[in-house]
Amino acid sequence: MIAEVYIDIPANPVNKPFDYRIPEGLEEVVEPGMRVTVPFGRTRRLGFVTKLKNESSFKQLKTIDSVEDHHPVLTQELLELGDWLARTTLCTRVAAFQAMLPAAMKADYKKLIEVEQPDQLQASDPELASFLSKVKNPMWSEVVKHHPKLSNRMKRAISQGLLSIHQLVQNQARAKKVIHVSAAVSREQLENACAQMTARAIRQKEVLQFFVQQSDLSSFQLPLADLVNQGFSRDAVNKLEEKGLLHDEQVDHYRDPFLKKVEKTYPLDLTSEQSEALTPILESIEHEEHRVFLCHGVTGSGKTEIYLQSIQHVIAQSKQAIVLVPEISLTPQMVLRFKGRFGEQVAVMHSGLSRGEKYDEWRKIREGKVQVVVGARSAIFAPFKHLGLIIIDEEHESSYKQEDIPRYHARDVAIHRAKTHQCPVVLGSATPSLESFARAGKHVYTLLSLKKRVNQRPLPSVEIVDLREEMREGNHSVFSKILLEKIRDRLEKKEQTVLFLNRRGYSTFVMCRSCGTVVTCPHCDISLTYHRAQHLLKCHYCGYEQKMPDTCPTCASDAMRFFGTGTQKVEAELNRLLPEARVIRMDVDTTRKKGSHEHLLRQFGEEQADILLGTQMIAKGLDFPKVTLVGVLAADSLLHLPDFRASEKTFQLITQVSGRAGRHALPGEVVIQSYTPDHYAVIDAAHHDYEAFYQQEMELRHRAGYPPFYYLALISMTHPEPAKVAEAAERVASILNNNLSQSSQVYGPVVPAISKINDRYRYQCMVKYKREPALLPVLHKILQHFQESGKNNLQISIDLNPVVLM
DNA sequence: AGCACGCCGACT
DNA sequence: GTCGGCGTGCTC
Repeated sequence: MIAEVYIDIPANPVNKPFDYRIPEGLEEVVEPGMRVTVPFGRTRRLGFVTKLKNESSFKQLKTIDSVEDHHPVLTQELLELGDWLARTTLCTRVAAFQAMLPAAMKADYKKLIEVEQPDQLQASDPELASFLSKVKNPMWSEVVKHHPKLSNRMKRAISQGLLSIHQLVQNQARAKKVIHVSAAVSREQLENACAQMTARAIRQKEVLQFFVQQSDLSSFQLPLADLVNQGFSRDAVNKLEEKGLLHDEQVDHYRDPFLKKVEKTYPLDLTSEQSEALTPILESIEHEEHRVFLCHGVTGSGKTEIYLQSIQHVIAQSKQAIVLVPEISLTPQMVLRFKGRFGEQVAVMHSGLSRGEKYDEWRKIREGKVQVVVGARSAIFAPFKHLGLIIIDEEHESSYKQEDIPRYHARDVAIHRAKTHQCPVVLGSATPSLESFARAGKHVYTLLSLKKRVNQRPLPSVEIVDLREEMREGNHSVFSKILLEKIRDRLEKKEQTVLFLNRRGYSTFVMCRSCGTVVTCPHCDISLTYHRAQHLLKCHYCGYEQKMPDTCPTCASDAMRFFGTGTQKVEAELNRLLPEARVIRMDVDTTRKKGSHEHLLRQFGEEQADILLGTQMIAKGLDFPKVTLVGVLAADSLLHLPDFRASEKTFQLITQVSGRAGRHALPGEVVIQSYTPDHYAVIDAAHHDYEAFYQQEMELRHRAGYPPFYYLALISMTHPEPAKVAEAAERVASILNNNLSQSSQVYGPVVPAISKINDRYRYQCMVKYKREPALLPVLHKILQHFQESGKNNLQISIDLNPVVLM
């Protein structure tokens, strides 16, 4: 038997199957979707078995060393999905596989140094010999790290046969085992044994008495570690096991990141709007029919309850459901809603979990221990075997697009998987992406509308403040008079305020006031960002940092000033203007520690603060009854980014943030501060008018030839020498022009807004197309052509349907 | 991705 | 003459 194996190297030259002989004894074991260790060149690598066959066109086959898995880690469906992913995002097969598996499944490669000829090594290189004899298991990387000069001497010793290298391929995925102790015999027998113990065996008696006291003795078991923690003697337990009175057992342990008790919730009564939306979803589940629903519901319209009841239906059919939620709204509250309804049947997947925790959640899914997974983007690859439903909440969120390889969009993967499983997809949003809403308009998706909030609360009243006018009147503060007044009012009424500051597009850079010099990164074409805590200037692209200069590097004046507004600055301003207000600041700095996110929100929920000031992360999901005022400090900070989706993002953001106010008994108010108060994105958001925004934005996209009217493909290349990239970019543009149909347009090559990152110069080409069968083959050829030959350091990357155009 | 082969320049 | 730089090509 022969296995086709993809070697665990995400690079083009090895992106093809390699044939290996399956050794006798493993013939019945190896299956497609398993990981194996194979000799590759002169190294050993992990590989993915994709196919079994009887013959190979290669004469001299090597043999599989070992099999890493008891069961395939990739189901047949996921293997095919990997193939599709590689094709449609132009990535390698293993890059696709790795994206579908928890990080713990990645192999750890180590090289162990073994001394073959100690005497001869002693003679030829005594220093090396004595060094190696001092270390227990000398690893190549460790030795080279601490003594770089030894590297060449070891290579020489290897070529002389004095040393050899053992390639270790370590599987990081290890299920944590825990020893559980239980009674091996009946209660009476334990009592008898206890009575017969010698007077000296006090510790053993203690343990026996503990077990005898347990009411449910026959099913009672607990971890050995817990026993020891309660003060029982480990030796005594061991003795009792030897005597056959107690029994121990290795139990798979799932690290549960959610140990807290969860209160069970039950299905709520639905409003008529909700039932109308739910019915077609249930029908689709019932009939095992693939459909895509776009659930357009205003904030607070009860979309989650629809999700929950749909899932309930899926579980009742013994099928499984995937729920995708953007990373930033995957908060404990959010997860609790699902755990509350479905309890133990829910697995959670997000970046806050440790490697091991993620692996455990993944195992629960694969082993059928859970029926629901709630997770961020990558949870779309959950290895369920009978998918009954996929839900994507906040469908418009750009975080569903992975920015690095494989550059997939979770929405596309969801629809592809749902087709294979013949099940529905529900896309939910208060502000659907134009792409999805347009598809609903064309009846490709089924539109479900929820126009009312469940508790009949009106949407908050929204006021737009013109910051230019404030400026003219001499108010240079970040707070307009009206907003400040309203905050004061809430302080008096003991109500709460949420202030939202979007930092993107407003990063704090440093500029010289007398000559206008902006301090930029020497490696990247971008201004450095000021970090107050360390008084440093840092580059957000390459990590370069330098001391904050005292004087201007160009004109030597001492008028270096910070520009831009950060949350820290706003907090300082709040403290100055409203010293009595208690403020909680939530941004990357204050939420870095695990659990601090949750902690700050709980503090705010318990009304230990009057004002919650934060960035993106507070735009979603917050639901506090006492919040009656929401302030958007700079609504147009996104509007001027060089991005055709800038208006859409602005509209979405204002709408989401406004939704945080007045969700309960007290009515809500929203103040939007803007320098462009007459922009339709700002006005339509203030009026809660999605349709108006949609119409206007669609017209613009149509005129400019952007999605959803055209698809985009972005080809970016980088090289240390500007002339080399320029040349390559020209070649790429002409290949595209010569091979694509007339209906497609090729733009560029152009230098992007950030022209250099990490000492590499950048160029881009863009393709706009409606239907272009030649696109994938041509792009494939371009990739092949420019990286096959290792083309002197040119890097080329392709992003189909890019979300970020920088 | 590694790793070796191979072909050039600067040293004992 | 040898050591060592990194361009090129292969790995079932």
